[in-house]
Order: sequence, then structure tokens, then C-alpha cells
Amino acid sequence: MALEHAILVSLLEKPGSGYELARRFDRSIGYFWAATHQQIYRILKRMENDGWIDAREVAQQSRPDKKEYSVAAPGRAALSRWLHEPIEPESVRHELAVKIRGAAFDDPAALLDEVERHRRAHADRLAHYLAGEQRDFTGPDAPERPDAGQELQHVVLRGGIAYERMTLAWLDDVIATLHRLGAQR
Amino acid sequence: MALEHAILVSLLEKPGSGYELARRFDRSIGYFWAATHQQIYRILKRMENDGWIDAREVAQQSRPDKKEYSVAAPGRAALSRWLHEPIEPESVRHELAVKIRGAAFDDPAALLDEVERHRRAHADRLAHYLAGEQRDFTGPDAPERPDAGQELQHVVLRGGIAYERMTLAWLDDVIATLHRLGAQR
DNA sequence: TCCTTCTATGCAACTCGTTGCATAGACAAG
DNA sequence: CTTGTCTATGCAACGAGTTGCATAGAAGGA
Repeated sequence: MALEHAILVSLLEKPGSGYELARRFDRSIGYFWAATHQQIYRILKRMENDGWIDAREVAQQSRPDKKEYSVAAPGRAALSRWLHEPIEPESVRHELAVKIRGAAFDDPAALLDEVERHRRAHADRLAHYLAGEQRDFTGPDAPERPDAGQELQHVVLRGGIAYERMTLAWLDDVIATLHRLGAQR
Repeated sequence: MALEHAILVSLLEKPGSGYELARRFDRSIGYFWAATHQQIYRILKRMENDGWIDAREVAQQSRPDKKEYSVAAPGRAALSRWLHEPIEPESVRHELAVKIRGAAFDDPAALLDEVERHRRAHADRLAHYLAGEQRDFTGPDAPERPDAGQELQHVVLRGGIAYERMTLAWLDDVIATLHRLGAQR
């Protein structure tokens, strides 16, 4: 039940509409917590009913009107409560790992294309993260004295970068292993 | 919808009851795909109805009887179909990352205990993985000529080890960042 | 003019996953 | 002989997440 909290954090970083939030969840924050626009709209409605967030109708030119949400005091309090609650170290769900173990009962070499496709996807994501880091934190346009929010966003991004680098190295290990098993047949 | 496939893989590696599967999901395979006994029993029942797996009543001494499941031909075919389908590179859900970004709107230093608790949990898990690797793959009792299944289990375990090492290093980075922000106040 | 794309919001139906509870046999400790 | 623990299976209710579909304004291109 952390999606509502992820939305609160995103709205505190910058107020926005459901549509804008959905796009943020396709980008930055969504790299650490995925969500579809359906989930987002539903939870926004619930949080508005509960008084956690305020809605403001915004008329726009050259595009449809939108409802811009911002966090109200009760929402901030709810987020604060959640931040002080302990959470369980996450339980991973790594579908590809299941496939790799399953390949023992099928053709291991047939997995190669799939693994290489994943490798490319992770290489793209790493490049994307590194470009974002350059743009926001380490490049010439980056703030000289970053505030706490920027420091924390940066350390989360460094986590994403470390994750992608580790994953790339592991996928190379997987590919080498599959090749080895293919050569043995 | 990969839990059924994870169960099929586990049953191919070794037939067992729902209870035994639940314990495996607390150990080895569950490190890459978590599941409770409720989910497992429900899916076992469905797969039995669909003819994917066969059930066999096993009378036991000094404990209750159990139903031992093994994979039938249609289940194997279903697994094979799934193995040949492409899957999306997984969408991560990293609750702690959401909390870290949220800490910018609360007290960053208050997160230290939580992050250190996670660090300990990951250190324990790494130690557990390394012990398992020693026992099954690199120690004196390990097979000299591992078969394909063992090679694939090992490469998945190496992924788990790499993940935990990366996570530990990142959590140290997070802890250092939180300390730095605390010192600045 | 029609078609597509982008912005923007939402309903309905379904499956997946979690939590709490219930039952029951066998055994060991107090 | 009651209590607790481990093995073993399951129901019911709920909440989370996915998929398909629908609507609608505005812009741009064929």
C-alpha cells in the first residue's frame, strides 16, 4: 500500500494532474515504483475524498482542462506517519530468474535471445539514468549547493545506476553460462 | 501470472506437497519470487483441475498425510510455451527508495535506523546465499561435473549474491548521505 | 474532411496477492 | 493433561493491480 505514499511524495516534489503523475511514473519515480494511470486516478480520487490532497481546476489553452492536485495537511501527516513506520525489506520478483531455472527443463540456448533483449533494455535504462544524473546533478547546469531534496533524489538515482550496472554484469554472466551449456551439447 | 510457472519449475526440480513448496518459497526459489501458502494452495488446485499436475496421496508416519504433486505433460507444455514467450523487463518496486525521497519533506535523520535495519537484513541474506553457494556449488561436497540444472541454479544464485552486494554498497551510500544531511542542520 | 496523435479522465470486470481465521494429526515439554 | 510447536490443508474477505474499453477537446497531416 505504498502507491499512495509514492504519489504524495511526487506531489510534494511538484503538484500536478493525474495525467502528469502518470507520466512521472513512466519516468523518474516510476523506476522505483511502477503504476498505471488507472491506479493513479483511483487513488487520487480516494485521497481527495479523504482530504489528503486538494484539487484545483486549471483551464488550459490548446489542450483540455486538468485538475491539479497538491498535498493538504492531512496528507502530509499521513506520509509522515508512514515514513516513521518500519517496512519489510522488499520481496523481489525476478521473472527472468524463474525462466533461467526453468530452462533446465527446456532448451537453454533458446533463452539467449530473451536474455540479450533484457540486456539491451537495461543498457538503455542505464544510459537514461546517466544522462539524467549528468543533467540534474553532475553537469554544468547542476546546482552548486544542492538542497536535501536534491541530495536524496541523487542518492536514489545512484541506486538505480548501481542496480543497472550490476544487472548488466550479471546478464553477461548468464549469457556466458548459456553459451557454455550450448557448447557442451 | 508467473507464480504458476515458478511452481512448475520447482516441482520439476523436485516433486512435493503444497506445504513443502511453501517452505521452498521461503528459501531458494522464493528469493526471486515470493509467495504465501495461500497462493500456492490455490494455484495447485487450479493446476490440478486443469490437468497440469498430478496429485498423489502420501501417507506419512509421525506427521499428517500429504498430497504430493508432480508435473504432468500439459503442465510441461504450458511451461515450455511460457519459456518461449518474451517477458517485459521487470518493473521494480523499491519502497525504501520512495521513503528516501519522502524524507526530504520530513526528518532525514529519522530514516537512519530504518536504513540500518535494512542493511542488516541484506547482510544476513548475503551470508545465507554465500553459505548456500559454498554448500551446493563451490565447497568440497559440490558436484565436480555439475549438470545444466545445477549450472543454471548457480548462475541465478550468483545474481542474488551480486544483488545483495550492490544493495549493501548502496545502503552505505545512503547512510553516508543521511549523515551528511544531518550534520548540515 | 477524415484520421491520427496527444492531452486528459474515467468505468467495469477481472485476476492477483494479502490477512485473518479454522481445522487437524503427531509429538514434546511442563 | 494441557499447552505449544510443527506439519499439513484450506476458506472467506478484502485490497492491490491489470486490461479493455469509452469519452472528449485540440492540433496537425493526408
